Amino acid sequence: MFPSPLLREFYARPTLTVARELLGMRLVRLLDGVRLSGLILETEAYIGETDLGCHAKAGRTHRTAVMYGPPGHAYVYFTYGMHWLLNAVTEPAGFPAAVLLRAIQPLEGLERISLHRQGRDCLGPAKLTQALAVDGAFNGFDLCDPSSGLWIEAGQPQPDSAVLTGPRVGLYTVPEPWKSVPWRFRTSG
DNA sequence: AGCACGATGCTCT
DNA sequence: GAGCATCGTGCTT
Repeated sequence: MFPSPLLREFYARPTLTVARELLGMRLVRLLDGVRLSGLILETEAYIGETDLGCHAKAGRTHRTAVMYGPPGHAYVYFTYGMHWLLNAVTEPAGFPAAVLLRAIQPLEGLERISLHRQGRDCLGPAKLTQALAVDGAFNGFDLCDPSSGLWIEAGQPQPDSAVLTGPRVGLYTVPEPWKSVPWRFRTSG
């Protein structure tokens, strides 16, 4: 089996579409030649400089530069002094947007994942990166190039009946309407 | 089941 | 110096 990452055209679309369609896809991390993977269960969309919940609200900075680049790349950032969060850059180059990957159901490399997580779940954006050993070294990596060691493949497409939407999580001081727009997607099963 | 809290360090003003 | 796109523990209902 050769890796077959989703194509760049998949990511080069409106961020809400990508966030919705990433549900049920398979996130793969090649670690020491071993596949660790999980089904994507939850995502959030962050869309442009006008979205005051998006890091790009500050414009183009060292931190946000990757979001301004071509779609299909990883935007990985550090937060709360200890956690790495993984995003997939979306929309055509020049427009800063990304989809935050918030939860997976482990599928391959279960023993290794369980070791990384000390037997706990992978339902949370920082839990997911810890499970797959993804950190800042992956920032800017191309998810469409399997030699990066990190990519997303086709998985189990989710029907609309299995998809829930709601407000994004953790944006305590973000003003409305950005705080409450229903840009969080998750599978109900 | 649901809060409250502390850990811990980078980013931008 | 303030503010984080969080997590795990520990305590209360």
